[in-house]
Amino acid sequence: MTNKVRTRFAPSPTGFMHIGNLRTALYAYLFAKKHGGDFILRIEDTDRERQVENAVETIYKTLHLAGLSHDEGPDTGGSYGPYTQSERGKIYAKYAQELVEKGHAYHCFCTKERLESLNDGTGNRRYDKHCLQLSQEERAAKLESGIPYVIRQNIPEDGSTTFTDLVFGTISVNNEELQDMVLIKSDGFPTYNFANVVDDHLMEISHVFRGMEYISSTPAYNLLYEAFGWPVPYYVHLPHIMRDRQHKLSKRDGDANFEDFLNKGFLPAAILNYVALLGWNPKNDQEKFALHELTEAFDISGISKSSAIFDEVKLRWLNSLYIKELSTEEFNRLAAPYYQSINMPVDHTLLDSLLQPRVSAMSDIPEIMSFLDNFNDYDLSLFENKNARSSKEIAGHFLPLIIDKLELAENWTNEALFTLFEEVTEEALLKKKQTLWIIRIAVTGQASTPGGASEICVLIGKDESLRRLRYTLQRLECQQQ
RNA sequence: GGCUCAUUCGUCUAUCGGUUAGGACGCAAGAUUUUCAUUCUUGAAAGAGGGGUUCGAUUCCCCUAUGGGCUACCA
Repeated sequence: MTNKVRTRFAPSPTGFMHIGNLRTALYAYLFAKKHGGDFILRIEDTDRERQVENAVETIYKTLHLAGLSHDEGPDTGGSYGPYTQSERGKIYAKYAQELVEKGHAYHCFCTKERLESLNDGTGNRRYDKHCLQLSQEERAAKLESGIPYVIRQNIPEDGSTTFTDLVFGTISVNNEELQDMVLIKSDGFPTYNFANVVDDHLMEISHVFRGMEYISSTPAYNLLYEAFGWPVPYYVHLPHIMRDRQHKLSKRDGDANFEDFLNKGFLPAAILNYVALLGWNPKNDQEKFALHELTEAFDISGISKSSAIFDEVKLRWLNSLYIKELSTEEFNRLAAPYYQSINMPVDHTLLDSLLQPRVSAMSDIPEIMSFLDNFNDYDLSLFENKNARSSKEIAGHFLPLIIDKLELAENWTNEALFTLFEEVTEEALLKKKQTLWIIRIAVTGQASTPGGASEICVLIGKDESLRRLRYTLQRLECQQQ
């Protein structure tokens, strides 16, 4: 036994990667790396009915994208394998047998019907240790006749069990509250409850990071460790990530999986950064953390006890910070798929430079750029803007002037256009604030745009700019009559 | 129902008995600005309720309320 820090991420391959699981993996990873330890991936696939095709690949992919590389695992190997529980059947059988021999577990032949009849009416269904009373002969006979059975943990009826959690502190429960839980199912596979304890011990896991839903069964695990005479690992139970005060983030809402957020145009590093801060604080005001900085700063004492509500608005803020840091090549690569929804031919390099400082999630791009393809029916009341001191009337007077000048413009660059706008503004005895607002609305029909008036004109080109200005003028005149 | 965990601005959180209860996102107002956006400044915004302990409680204890989790041959 070494004193080395070893943590593990032990997901069951049941589909996509839940954001809460990702955070659990993150913390386990950070803690291991911070202390020069190992981070292990173990696949908990003992529930054959819940297996999902390709789920293991999704786990690999997610971990890879998130940058949480594991030191040992089914794909990378290691000296504590196999790392997939379905391949460890013999190991569990052996240890279950050991427990039976020591009297800490026993065979149970009870039928589903009998188990259900144990319901006491209040929702409780406590196993009554019925099969523990079986004599040696009775048990042998049943085993012989091939009656299906499970192996149950034999939990003492008296006393209490106490464990210490590094986040929640000392937790103690009376043993009478505990059930004789199933260790080996009738299909021969171990339950999570059992496999987990055996594997964590055999793989020499020093710190167990997991969701706090396991707090209530942890005393039973401790009893298992005791029965084997094994040292108990440190427990680090994590509060949940919630959608709102009373609901956990759920798959149904399409916002619970890492992949969902990727699809919404969030960057892996931003998601990881955000999620790290949900339930953990670095004891200072830093909010933006690269993975290596998280590793440096991570400490269990910063983990909070209460669950946190996921706030996509704040994620967007963080994400925009990460987007700004992207190289132009990288930004273009990520934005390109969204450009496909744009029909008007525009220069993508220019688009990149306009969008990168403004976008907070890549998937916003189609919406932000919608004025390119949808222009005709915009609301003319946009010209009525108090802040810009603009009105439809002023627009109606100004537009003809700017159209005349622009028709003669030869140099269609941002700089040239801007000086031209300034000149016309002066001639018209107006303020730039007013005219730039008017021009921008007249060519986009959108209150907020990815760029100022001159930049948008450059983007859509001279012909289209003039077409739109004339069209807007026409609409304004129509309305006035 | 039983057991168990939690509870500071709308949200994430700081505070480890004495603070004008701090920061961030968001929001509002104002300023700057080559226009949108950015940036800057300012503002509104919190200790679930009730008892104790204490010279003094957001902080410690108890009760209540609210919420979460567990109560499976799921993890």
